[in-house]
Amino acid sequence: MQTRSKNRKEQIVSVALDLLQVHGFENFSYLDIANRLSITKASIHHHFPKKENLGVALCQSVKQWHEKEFGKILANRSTAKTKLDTYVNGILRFSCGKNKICPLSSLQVDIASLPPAMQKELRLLDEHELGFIRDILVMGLKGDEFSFAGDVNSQAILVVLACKGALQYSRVHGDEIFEQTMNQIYVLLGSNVSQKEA
Amino acid sequence: MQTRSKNRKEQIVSVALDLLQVHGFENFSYLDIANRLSITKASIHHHFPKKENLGVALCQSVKQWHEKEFGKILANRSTAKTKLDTYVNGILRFSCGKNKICPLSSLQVDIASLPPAMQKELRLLDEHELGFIRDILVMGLKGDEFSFAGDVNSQAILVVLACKGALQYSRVHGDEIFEQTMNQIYVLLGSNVSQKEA
DNA sequence: GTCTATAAATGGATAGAC
DNA sequence: GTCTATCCATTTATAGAC
Repeated sequence: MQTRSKNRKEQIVSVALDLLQVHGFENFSYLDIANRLSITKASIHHHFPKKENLGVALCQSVKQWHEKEFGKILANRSTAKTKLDTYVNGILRFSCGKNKICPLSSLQVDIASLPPAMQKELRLLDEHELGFIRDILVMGLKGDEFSFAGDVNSQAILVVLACKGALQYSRVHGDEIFEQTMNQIYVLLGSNVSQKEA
Repeated sequence: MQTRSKNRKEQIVSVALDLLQVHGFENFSYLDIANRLSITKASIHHHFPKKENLGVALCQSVKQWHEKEFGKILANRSTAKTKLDTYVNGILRFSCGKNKICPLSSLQVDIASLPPAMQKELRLLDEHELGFIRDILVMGLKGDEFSFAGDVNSQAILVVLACKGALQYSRVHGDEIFEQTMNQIYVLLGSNVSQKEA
């Protein structure tokens, strides 16, 4: 049964990422992954001897995705609003299958139980993401696309929190919450988005 | 060792609430509670036969706290901003011991693993809290304390998300994040808070 | 109400055959 | 790389004595 088992490792990480976003790191087991891939727990231990190893691989996977996507978005010749939109839709694409939240939010809530190596990775990932959003906001201010009071860094934090919180909330209360929150964020950024409606 | 064991039940809920906010519902055990109270697991099963029973009791505990505090805040003859401040400080008092997040946020991330009875309770609690914040915002708008674009409900969602997200985030990145985010929220509500600084 | 003892299931992890 | 088999610790939960 070695159908492309060269990328078994990636398959495992992919399934684990899904489980992370639905159940949280401490709430899925090697057996869950094994069942989905129709292999045994022992096979997973071959690729990732300890769960901590898998956890670090998960962080690195998110990191790679960030670097790729953020780079692409910043390199684009597009407006700041479009960049932010792409991020939001990226979050959606990445996070919003059925019942999924942002993987970093998921790790944050389990922070107290995570091995130090993962805690460190998480901190770096959060900061990287925050810097990315801040860059977009700065660009939007300079180009007169955005206008808001307060300092850029605080506003960037608020935007990130709102996106992730909306995702978390909408899993419990329905998807409308997400759309509604995103619209309100644009309103607060001084970017008139309501005109696009019929 | 029956030192006031009439309220043993409350002691158990109290300890469980603390563990919920630090580790999450699926990430603490009866043994954790037992150790903190210097009793055995079996004693806890006497009060709460299944963990689901304890979970529902946790929700009811939060509900009681909400009803008491929200009622007190709304009954106060105080400005909308003061009411919001009291809520924020209440969240802090309630949530912000070392490494604690909002109990409802904690339950939200575990939603996929929670028994239906708890899911239902959580939904009601969230809606109750959201309505409370919306009431304060409406009051602030009417009294010309607040001024912001977009509709009140969306703004209320955003305020709640930001508070809870900031709590979650500050556990990983330090308490300054919380203060910073709260300040920015007041800025966006059109309530000038920066004047209080020296 | 609390205890000891124990059941039954699950989760992380390892050894060794194929 | 994957499997079977097994180990050990933990967790939820129950039975029954005090």
